[in-house]
Amino acid sequence: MVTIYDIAKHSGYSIATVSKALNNKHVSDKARVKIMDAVNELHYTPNSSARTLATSKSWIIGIVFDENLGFGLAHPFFSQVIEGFKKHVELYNYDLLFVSRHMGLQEETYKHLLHRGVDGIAVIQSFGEDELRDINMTIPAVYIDRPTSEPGSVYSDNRSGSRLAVNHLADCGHKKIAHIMGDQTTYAGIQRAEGFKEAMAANGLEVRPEYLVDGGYYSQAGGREAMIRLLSLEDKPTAVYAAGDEMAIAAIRVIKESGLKVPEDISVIGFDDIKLAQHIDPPLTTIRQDKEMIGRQAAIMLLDKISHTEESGKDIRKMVPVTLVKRQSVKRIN
Amino acid sequence: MVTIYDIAKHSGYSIATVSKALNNKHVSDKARVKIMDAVNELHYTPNSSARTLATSKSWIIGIVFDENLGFGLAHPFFSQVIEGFKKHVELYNYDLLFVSRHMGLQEETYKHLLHRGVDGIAVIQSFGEDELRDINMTIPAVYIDRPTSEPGSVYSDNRSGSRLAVNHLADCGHKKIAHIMGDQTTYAGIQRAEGFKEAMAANGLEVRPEYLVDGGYYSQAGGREAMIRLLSLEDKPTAVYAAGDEMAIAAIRVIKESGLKVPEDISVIGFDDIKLAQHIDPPLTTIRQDKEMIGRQAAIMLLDKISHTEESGKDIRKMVPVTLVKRQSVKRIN
DNA sequence: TTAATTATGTAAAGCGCTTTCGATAGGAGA
DNA sequence: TCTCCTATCGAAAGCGCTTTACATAATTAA
Repeated sequence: MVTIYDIAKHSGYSIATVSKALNNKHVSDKARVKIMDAVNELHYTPNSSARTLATSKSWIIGIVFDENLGFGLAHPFFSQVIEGFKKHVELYNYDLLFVSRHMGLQEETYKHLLHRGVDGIAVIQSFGEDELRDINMTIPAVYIDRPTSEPGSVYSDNRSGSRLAVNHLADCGHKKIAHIMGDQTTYAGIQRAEGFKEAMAANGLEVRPEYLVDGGYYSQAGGREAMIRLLSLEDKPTAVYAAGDEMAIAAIRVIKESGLKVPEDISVIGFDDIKLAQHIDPPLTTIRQDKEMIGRQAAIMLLDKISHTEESGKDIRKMVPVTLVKRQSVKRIN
Repeated sequence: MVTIYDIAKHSGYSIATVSKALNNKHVSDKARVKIMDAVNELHYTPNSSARTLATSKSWIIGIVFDENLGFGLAHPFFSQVIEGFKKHVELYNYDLLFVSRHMGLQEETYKHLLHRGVDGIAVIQSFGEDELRDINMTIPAVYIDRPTSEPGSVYSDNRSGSRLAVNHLADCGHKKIAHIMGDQTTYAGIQRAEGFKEAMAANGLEVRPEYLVDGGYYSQAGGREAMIRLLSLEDKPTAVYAAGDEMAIAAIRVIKESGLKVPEDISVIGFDDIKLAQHIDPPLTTIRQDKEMIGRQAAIMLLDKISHTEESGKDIRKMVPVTLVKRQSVKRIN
């Protein structure tokens, strides 16, 4: 391995000067040129461990997400968020570290991140407690997809999303609207359900308890269960708003299997706008989350925290807007 | 930050002994207990930079993929491969580093990885030259989705995949079979096209030049173009085998738009088995790549290279099998 | 010409850890 | 009792880099 000493020797300057030249501190032009020549000639690359050790700055951001629930790298929503996040932070020369989880305990994960000396942490995990918090966290962090007790979180405007969905359904003449809720320990699930109730009230619509069913963790399996329950009702809804696209898709399938049609018999609207949404039959009307934007905002917020380490903006919670995308799973009725 | 010195002071032993205790070298039981007590009490976490500096072992594996073509974190195929890869390496306590690309040059990327001192590199990039190779690469690496001039690559058995596809089509009575090729600078694209020709020959079928169209980089846009070209032909094919699901999906859409039906008028078969495949109408018959397995095999191979640094098995190329999954986009004709 | 600045470069300490090699103490063997 | 091992621990060097504090050379001002 070629080190800064080699460069020093080769260029005739001391390692101190070499270091300065490499870090754009002031050295004479002559020195800079000679040093850079040596660098190129010897193919020198500084060692980041040594640098990190000396500066306590790693230029690494740790990513934590909960893989127990399948919210991993391959998750359609989170992977896009991360992508947006990455695109932004790499502009500032940060690399991303995905740490291994060793099953479970947040504390372990946090310790590991501490061990790695990351400059910041992005947590993508929509449910559960602020466990990292309790561990006396000192590393700047940002939470994605749910607010936290401490500043630094970005998430979609879930309530507005529900309002958009319900209003659209109401505009189309629907009165008997059901809601397949996302898991009620997740922030998004709670907010979407609350928003649903509010919007129903605002439209002068009744929310019947039997129309409020839990679809669990946004999976197709959960959506399936929920929709079956809904279809077993004597007085079926004419429209269902599912708190996630996967659930909506499963719901549509169940409806079709039962011999009914979407949207002729029952309208369905989802949440997320995953890629799949536009490809199913009928194309799914849904509330789009701006994943790219969520990632970017999270990145901006985290970088800000990292640089203004002293308690910058107090209570930063960034809500990113959602939009209604109309496709063909909702129909006007009279 | 609490360091090994704090533990030494607190436990009454020297840092050397503390280090040994921490690394499971032999120390007396008494010392071990006292030291561990101190570790727990002070919430000590070793600093990985310091450790890496001293041992030149980082426990980090760098991931490189080409984001220019959209093969990023959110890519349905690669993200699953990485997930499989990650699941395996984390068993051995490696973390994954996604480095920022700074646009283009492989050399930059490699230098950056060198700078980071990663223990190994996984390259996910199916086209272009073995650029990393030329840079006098010394870090163990494994290539995913294409073979390389040096040992260490894992990829699907693309030729067999084509054979599976063509045989299935032929078995169903199709004779006029077209192939929407993947980009012919990618290994997979080339192999699938070759396999197609071979299998056609093996079935005594003619491969007409006008039935061989390039779909580009596996995108829907490319598939769309290609299919339009095919439909403009006087004598249309009765079946088309697309080298990627996205292209197949686009093809189906084009066919439907033209007023024809899938599979009644034209059968379509894809390659990959992305999640979308089962949700479109009709559900897509396709060749499934075992992404999880590809990732795992790559991980196994890389870890092996890392430990047996001395040129272990010479020419390791692992081909993972593909399977035909029959759904409803292919129909028997007479 | 001389004193006062300023520009430029370097020695040395320190970041937190591992590891070699030697020191010491206690126990075994004779 | 004395010598020789063994077991256990620690001093110190070193990993590659940054940074402070200072020395020296080059300029400028007077």
